[in-house]
Amino acid sequence: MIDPQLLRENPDIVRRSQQARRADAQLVDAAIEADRQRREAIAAFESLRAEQNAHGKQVAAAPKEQKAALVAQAQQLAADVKAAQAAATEAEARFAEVAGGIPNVIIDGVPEGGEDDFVTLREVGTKPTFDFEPRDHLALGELLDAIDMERGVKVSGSRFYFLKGVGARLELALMTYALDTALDAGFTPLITPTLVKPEVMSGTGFLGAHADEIYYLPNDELYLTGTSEVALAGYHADEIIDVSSGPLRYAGWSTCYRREAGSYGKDTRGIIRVHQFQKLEMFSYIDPAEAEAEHERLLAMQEGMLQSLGLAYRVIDTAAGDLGSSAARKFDVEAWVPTQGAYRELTSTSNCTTFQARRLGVRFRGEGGKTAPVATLNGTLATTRWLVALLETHQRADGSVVVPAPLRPYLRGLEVLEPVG
RNA sequence: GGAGACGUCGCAUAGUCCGGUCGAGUGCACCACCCUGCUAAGGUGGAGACCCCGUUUAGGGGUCCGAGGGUUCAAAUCCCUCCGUCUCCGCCA
Repeated sequence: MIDPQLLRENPDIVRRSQQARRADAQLVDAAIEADRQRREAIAAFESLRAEQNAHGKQVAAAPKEQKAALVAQAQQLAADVKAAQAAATEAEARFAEVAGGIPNVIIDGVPEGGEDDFVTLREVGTKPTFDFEPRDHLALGELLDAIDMERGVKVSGSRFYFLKGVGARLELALMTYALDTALDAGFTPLITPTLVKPEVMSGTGFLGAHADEIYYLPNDELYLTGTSEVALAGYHADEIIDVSSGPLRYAGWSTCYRREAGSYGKDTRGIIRVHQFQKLEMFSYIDPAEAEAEHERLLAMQEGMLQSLGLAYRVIDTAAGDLGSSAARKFDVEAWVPTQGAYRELTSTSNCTTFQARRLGVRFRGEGGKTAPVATLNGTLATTRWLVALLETHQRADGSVVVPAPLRPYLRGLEVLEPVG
C-alpha cells in the first residue's frame, strides 16, 4: 500500500513512478478521487455518530417519564447513522481497492522500462575457460550421481528432481555455509512455515499480477510460499517493533514452491527452473531512513558469497517495469553459466521501503514516539540454483568437480566430487 | 474427532449474570517530577492503537474489549457465525 499522504500531497511523484513502470498513471487520479470520497463519507458518519452519542447520554440521564419520548426521537437518527456508517465502510473499501492497485513508488535512479531495460552496474570475476568441452550441470549431476531428474519426474512430474548423494550433501553444505555467513553478520536464523494465510500472502504483495505463480490449497485456504520472504514479512505483522538499537535481521531457511505457470519450454533441462527448491533468505526490518544503506549491505553480502565460491557474476539494477509490486528497487546478482554462455540470476535483493510494512501493519516508534511504518528489505543468500553455477564453473575434464574451499568443512573435508561408476 | 473452560487498552486481571453511571477499574512494567544517601522504597502526575477535521500547531471528533454479523435509542455486557488458546478424553505420527 502506498502512502496515502504522498498520494494526496505529491501525486506527481506517484505518476512518474507509474510511467517509469509502464503502468497506468490514471490510477493515481482515481485513487485521489476515491480518497476524497472516503474522507467525505467518514466525516459525514462521524458527525452523525457524535450527535447520537450525545443523545444517548441524555436518554440515560433523563427521568423515566421523559425517556419514551427521547427514545422515539432517536430512532430516525439511529437509521441515519447506520446508513452513513455503511457508506463510509464502502468508501474505505473502494479506496483500498483502487490504491492497492498502485505498486510501490520507485526510488530515484531506477532505470525506466521493462525487463530488458536493466542497467549493468558491474561485472566481477573471471569467466571460466576450458580446454575441453564443458558439460552442463545436469550432465555433471548425472555423472556424479548427484541429480536424478528422471525419477523426480516419475514421482512428481516435470520440473521435479531428486538431489542424491553428493548432490544432496552439496545443497546442504551451501545452505549451511550461507546460514553461517548470515549468523556472522548478526542475522537471527528462522526456519519458517511454508504454508501461509491469504492475508499474509496478499500483505507481502504476491497476490497481484503473478498470483498464478503460486500454489494454493483451497480446502485449507492456505498458500504455499515461493520464498520465505512471505513468512519473514508476516512475522512481525501488526506489531510495533523496536529498531532504535538497529534493524531486526532474519535469515529464513525454507523450501520454496513455484508453479512456473507460463514458462513452458523455458529452462526445461536440469534444475534451473523447478517447482521446488531450497533457499536461504535475508530479511531486514529497519528505519526507512537507513533502507538504502541496508540494501547496499545485503547486496555486498550476496556478492561476498559468490566471490568466496569462485563464481563470476554481474550485478544489475532491475528496470522499474520488472519490479514486483512491493519493490522500490531491486538488484540481481547473476552468475556466469558457462554452457549457456549467459548470466543467470542467482540472487535478488529488493528494497520494499514502507510499502510492504504499511500493508502488514509493521511499525516502529520514530521521533517523538510517533508510530510509522518500518522499511523492509529482502535478499537471497543461497538457493538450489547455485548448484548449476558451482558444478559448471568448477568442473574438470574428467567430469569431476572441485569443491570451493569454504564449502569443504561442510562436506567433511571433501575437496573433489568424483564421477560415480 | 468428542467434551468443557476461556479470549478485555505491553503483561496480569476486574467488569459480562441484571445493557446506559465503562469516556473500561486495579496491579506490574514504562515516562516525568518530588522526596530520600545507597543494589531500594514512597509520593504526585502522565502515558494505548487506528482514522477524520485542523497549516505537519493548539485543539476537536470518531473507532477499537479475538473477528464478523444481529437485536436496541444505546452493547465489553444479550443473540448468531467464525477464529484462536487451554484442559480432559479418543485416535495417530
